[in-house]
Amino acid sequence: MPAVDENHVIAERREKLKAIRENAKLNGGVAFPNDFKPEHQAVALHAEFGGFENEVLQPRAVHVSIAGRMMLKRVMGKASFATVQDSTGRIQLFVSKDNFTDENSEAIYESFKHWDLGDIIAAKGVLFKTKTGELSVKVSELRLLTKSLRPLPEKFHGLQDQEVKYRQRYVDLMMSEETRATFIARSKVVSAIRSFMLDNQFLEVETPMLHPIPGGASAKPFITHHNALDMQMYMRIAPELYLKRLVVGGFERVFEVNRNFRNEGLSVRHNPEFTMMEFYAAYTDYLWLMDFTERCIRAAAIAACGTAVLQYQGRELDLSKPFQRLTIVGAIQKYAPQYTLEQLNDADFLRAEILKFGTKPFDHAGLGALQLALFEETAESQLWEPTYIIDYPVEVSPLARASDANPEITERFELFVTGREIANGFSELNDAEDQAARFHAQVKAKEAGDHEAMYYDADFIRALEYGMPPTGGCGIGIDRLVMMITDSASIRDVILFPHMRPEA
RNA sequence: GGGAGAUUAGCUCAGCUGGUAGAGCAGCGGACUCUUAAUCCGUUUGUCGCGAGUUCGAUCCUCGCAUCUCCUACCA
Repeated sequence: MPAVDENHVIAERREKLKAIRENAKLNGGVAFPNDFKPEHQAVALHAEFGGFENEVLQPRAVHVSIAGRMMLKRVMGKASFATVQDSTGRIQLFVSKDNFTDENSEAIYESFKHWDLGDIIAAKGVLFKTKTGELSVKVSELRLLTKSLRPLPEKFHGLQDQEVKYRQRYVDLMMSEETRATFIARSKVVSAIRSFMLDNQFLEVETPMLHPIPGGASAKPFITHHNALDMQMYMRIAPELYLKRLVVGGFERVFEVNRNFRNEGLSVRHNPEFTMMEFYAAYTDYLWLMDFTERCIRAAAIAACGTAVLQYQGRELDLSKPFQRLTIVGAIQKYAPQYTLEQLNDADFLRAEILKFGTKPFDHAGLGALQLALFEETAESQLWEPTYIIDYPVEVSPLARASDANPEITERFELFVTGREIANGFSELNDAEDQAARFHAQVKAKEAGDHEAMYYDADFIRALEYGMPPTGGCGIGIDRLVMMITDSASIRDVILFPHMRPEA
């Protein structure tokens, strides 16, 4: 399908490409050559030679070959400067026909004058420094490798339209050093986490993305259909139940970094597909997990930023200090001290109070669930410094092990940073009969109208019946972690191709 | 789902109380051998998001629609 947004600038460039094709035909060449192999990159050259004075540099005759996108061009009659950008950064070319080795120097220079910003070009030459001290390449060979048909955004202001930045991320990446830095940081975060897990004897695994029964979380799934089996399938909402099957199988430490899909709303904190790192370690519990998760996140921040003391949206965020730990009730008392302990243990009071915030709790919600709801309304958004919230009620934690001391609460935590949930972990429920009973309760809740309640997963129960060692497991939301580490306000800024409505 | 705002040249943006639209960049032509968003001279480019309505006349006022952004809700 031809592009519908043709304009006179593109038309001009198509004419130039046509001439390039014809010229290539005459000379036995091709319009889109692929025989140039750059041997150097911009930033490495600056690092290695940027410190030399020209009097030292030029006599050394450092020959280099580079390639990249032409971002700026300044023609001054018989000599020109051009700025080329490769994957590492930018370097300036000094182009004069006097320096060309090819005998057609006049023709090459004339064609160069008509090349456009955005074209991919290649150059060979020697390094020198200009009068103003900028490291540059005195070009002896110059080639056009790829003609660009579409004009770049305005060279000074760059791409400003947020919609285009998301839809045409390739243009955003060309134009914005900041966007490139964000996704480089994301890559560093993911590889740091992977290294951290491998260093701690975890095995990286891949479990199904297509589930016959959605499980492992409370969320609405995407539904799809398998033609050959003529069956409904679900895009996974969490890998949890499969990872625990692996622990049953004897892989005592496993982790998976991959996508989850949830058929829910979009916001600056939610994308329909998002990345989780979920891990399980046999013979550990939620206390061990909190310590481990904390170290993992700190390592990721240091890998990406060089420090664990960050700035987020203009406010300091210190990941170097030990993360705080508060119970749900303790967090309410700290951040909403207007409530008395008596009120916080009064289900009727809580129910009325939560209604004031415009949220209607389920009729079957118990004291713990009501306390949690009030926590979410009053305290959650204030948890700027990393804080583990613990003592989640059993009724909202159908996969977590109950506390040995108090059967109403679980050995579970959620980690909040900058007012957002970043991680969720718990000592796993490994009592198959208890798990079966909890699934039955979920099925009942579903029948009672709770659409996000879980399904009964008979194979998972069968797996637990073989015996799963006592285990701790946790999931870390990678996108939100990267938001935090890269000082990004929206989840869309840390996802290369965020979900968008189709173009009109 | 609810609310607020945005949409003007390829890009970045102006456009007064309603009288059919401008600048800079990019493009095209020219000058220029150390520029840095190069500079200087000349010059091309518009379904003013889409569709109705009010009006002699709508980029501007009204209504509807589309997309995006932010807030809010469900949620991680």
